[in-house]
Amino acid sequence: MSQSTAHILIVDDHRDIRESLARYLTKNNMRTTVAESAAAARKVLKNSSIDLVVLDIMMPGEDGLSLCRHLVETNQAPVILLTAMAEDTDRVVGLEIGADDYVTKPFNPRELLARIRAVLRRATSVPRERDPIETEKLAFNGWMLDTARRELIDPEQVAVPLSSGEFQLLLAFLKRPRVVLSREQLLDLTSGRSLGVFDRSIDNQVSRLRRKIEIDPKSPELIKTVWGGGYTFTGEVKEVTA
Amino acid sequence: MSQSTAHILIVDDHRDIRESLARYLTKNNMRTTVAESAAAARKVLKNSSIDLVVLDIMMPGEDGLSLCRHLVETNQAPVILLTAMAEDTDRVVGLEIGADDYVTKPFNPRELLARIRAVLRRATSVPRERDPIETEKLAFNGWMLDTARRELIDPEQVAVPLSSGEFQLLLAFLKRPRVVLSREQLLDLTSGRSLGVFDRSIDNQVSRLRRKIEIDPKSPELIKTVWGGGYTFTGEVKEVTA
DNA sequence: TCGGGTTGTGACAGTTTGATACATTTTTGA
DNA sequence: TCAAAAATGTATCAAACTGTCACAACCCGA
Repeated sequence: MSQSTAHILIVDDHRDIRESLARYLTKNNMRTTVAESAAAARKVLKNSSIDLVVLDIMMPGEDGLSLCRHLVETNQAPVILLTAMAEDTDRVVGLEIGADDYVTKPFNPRELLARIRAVLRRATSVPRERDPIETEKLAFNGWMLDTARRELIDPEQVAVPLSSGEFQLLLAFLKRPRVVLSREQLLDLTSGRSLGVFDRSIDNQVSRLRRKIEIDPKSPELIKTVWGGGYTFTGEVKEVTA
Repeated sequence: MSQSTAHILIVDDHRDIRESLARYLTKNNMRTTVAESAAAARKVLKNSSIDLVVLDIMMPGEDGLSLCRHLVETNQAPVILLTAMAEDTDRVVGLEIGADDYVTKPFNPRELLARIRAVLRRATSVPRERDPIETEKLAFNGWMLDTARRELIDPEQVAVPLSSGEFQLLLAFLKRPRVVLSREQLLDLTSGRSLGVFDRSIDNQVSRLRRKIEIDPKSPELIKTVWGGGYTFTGEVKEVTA
């Protein structure tokens, strides 16, 4: 069961709630990331793979409902709403917007955990529908990655075999070009794990990938190293819809 | 949205609840069937296609929980529990058993409706099957699988014999193309078993199926391996209705 | 009961991956 | 400026995972 490593994003503007909940979930064998605002949450969602979002509906700045709507529409991750309001109509709104569940504050952590597990079970028992916005093909510098076929075509139109790990890594880069991605983020995006203390696995995968896509792996043009920061994909990525 | 014609089964031993709820749901554009006991519910489930079950947890005779467990295990229909108990632990039990949601009595019909819609949205936005009823033929990359005849036709219009295991496996793939399916899921979808510790049966079936449908089984184009994850069908699947 | 086909198990070879080690590069600080 | 420290590149290796063969167990119809 991959629930044991599910990655939960907690979005709440109250520090104590964020942290105590994160602790509780971590103790129960889940990975957690916290965000104190909808804006911060969006950043996290972009750069890591989140399995479920626990979202406070009442927050300063961008409303939780708006973020919730966005998540549901793009089908990025299931959402459980936290709400202080106990009135029927208010509770209903969240569900009508499409949240997968809600819990009213103050909540019993055990109940929230049960609901998280219930939602995850539904989401993983049968694969989710593919994100309809997800692109099919990504072109860069003469190369083309066919995400549906999991195939890489070189500038001479020859298919280059990629291992699963290399494919995942390249995909993570192509979806976020010109952005510095830390090893932590890359590991999360490629395999959903979190970084170990002396973890060099990403360095290795980058090295292997460079060998396949760089003209001269010794002086890489596409995947640049950011010293102390991670890696950046500097190629020019275009989505090919046809 | 097929919600407008969703078929709801209401199981409750209180006549007034059954009927008033049925009236309310019917008014809101749903089909309803009622049952006054778990036994009656099983009969209904056997003889009609139910999209969702609203189930009173406390009933004389067979316990609602037992029926709920059965529904969840056989994946027949999502379940919303009705419960008179408001205590945390009791509420949690239902979810832990696998119900999709619960509502405590006395309930607000509008809230129940919202929850029904939410569960249905999930159940339909994550299609267990592309088209549960109608799909007759599935075409992919020149091939055609006739699901009614359980027959596979190759690009030269020659029938290729498939064993039932191979058929089930191919069908599972064709219904969920471009999604990574774990061995666990595939085993569940093909034979309903759960994965053993050193279970290589899916690998074998995949190997056998590849031998029949891949041009070069050594470098498969249709069924790709996802290392550490399972398999993905990468062909382009179309439903053929004619 | 027999016989053919199908399916799961175990075995073994081939891949893929992460850990380790060491060389190399970059940064830091004396 | 230069050496030490920190970070990265990558070869090598072992562990984990996968492909597939052989064979036995099972199923089902004759």
